[in-house]
Amino acid sequence: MEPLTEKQQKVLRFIEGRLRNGSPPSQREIAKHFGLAQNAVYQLVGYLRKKGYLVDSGGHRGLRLSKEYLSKKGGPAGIPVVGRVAAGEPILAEENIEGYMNFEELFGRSKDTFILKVIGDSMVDEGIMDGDFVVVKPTATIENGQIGVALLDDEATVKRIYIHRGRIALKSANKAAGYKTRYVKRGDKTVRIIGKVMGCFKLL
Amino acid sequence: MEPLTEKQQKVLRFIEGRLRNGSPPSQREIAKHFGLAQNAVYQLVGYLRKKGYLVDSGGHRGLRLSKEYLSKKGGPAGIPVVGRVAAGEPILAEENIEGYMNFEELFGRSKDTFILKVIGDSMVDEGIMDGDFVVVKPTATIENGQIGVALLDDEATVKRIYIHRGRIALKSANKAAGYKTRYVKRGDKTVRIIGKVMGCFKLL
DNA sequence: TGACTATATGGTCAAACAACCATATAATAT
DNA sequence: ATATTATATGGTTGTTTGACCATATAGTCA
Repeated sequence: MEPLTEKQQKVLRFIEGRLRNGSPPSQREIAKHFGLAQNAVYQLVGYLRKKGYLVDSGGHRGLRLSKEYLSKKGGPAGIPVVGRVAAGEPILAEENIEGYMNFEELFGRSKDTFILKVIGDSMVDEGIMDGDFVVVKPTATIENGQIGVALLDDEATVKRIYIHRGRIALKSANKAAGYKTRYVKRGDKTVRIIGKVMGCFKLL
Repeated sequence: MEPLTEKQQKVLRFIEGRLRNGSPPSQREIAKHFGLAQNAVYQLVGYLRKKGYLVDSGGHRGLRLSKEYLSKKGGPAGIPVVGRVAAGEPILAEENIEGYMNFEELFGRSKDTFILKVIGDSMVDEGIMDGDFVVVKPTATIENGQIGVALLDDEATVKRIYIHRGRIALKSANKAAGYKTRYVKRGDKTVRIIGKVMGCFKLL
């Protein structure tokens, strides 16, 4: 991405702040904040768009950060990821921070993403335990062997999903109970793949 | 808080969705979405304001969720948590949504919260596996037996932390390798408790 | 010298916008 | 019966807004 001038950075930072706090500012609001004419802002915003930092959604107050820029900086609400922690330094010193993580982007959040509480230990070998939460993204297709959520007899279950000889196979991962595989006919109305599991989290 | 009518709920949910996706909708956008006149929305929004769900920031596109409502539902960027999934209905139908989860609030995020990548299987029995990420909140104190991060010989380790007879004990949770407990003198300079682990997540 | 980038002002304009008015209907509560 | 609440339409108004035009200056690069 093309580098920004100091002025452009300032304006971008202002817009980011406002986006975090609710909604994007109008050009006139930006102008007022920096003591500029509305048009100066129009130009600056033009550069930010041209350089790929901002996206224009069209209408009034349509300023958004571009996906490129968001992924570059780890999203608007990124939490710092710490690599090696050196003894003397403060933990969040710049040297320790490897990057920023943003849950929304991490889990590939889209409008229809949802969270499901896991019941049972069928995926314990994958580190998904009873009481954990899985982040599910509804999809039409699923890759063979991916962990997904399937609706089986009206009950949502988290399973590894395989397509084997035209049949959908749901596989648990639990050594203790044995790796159970349940085959269900494709098109069978009692099974329906809902989506794939993007991630899992637990609260301690 | 005063309960909402069905219509009011629908409008509120629409506004919430838009707020999540960037910026609040205009009254006309809401009206168009529901096939109403702008004025009908003006009235509905008036009720939502009167009942304390929305706050009016003034100008154009000034709709915001009130603090009351936000704290009630768990934050602005909540992902819907789905309980039982009924067969026929769309997954995100109102009936299925039990609530909303917000990572930032879930993990008790503060300014100094950070993420640490877990190396090794020492906490595998707790469902924290190699490659997972833990969300760490720096704290001065830690409750006995809580999972925390300690700096041991300049290496950050995720362990259950016990205070036993004036000594800090770090305990792994891994049946296969046995539950190792390492005792370190309190005040020993080679150990330093950094904070407690608020949660753990993995990407699949 | 000339082209281009970046920053800046002042002015204009059409569209979008929230607010408000008058009016209507149906349900509920007093 | 009457008042209130909730929902709805159509129309008006004054403001906000993004876009655009003309113009200017200062710096960089060919």
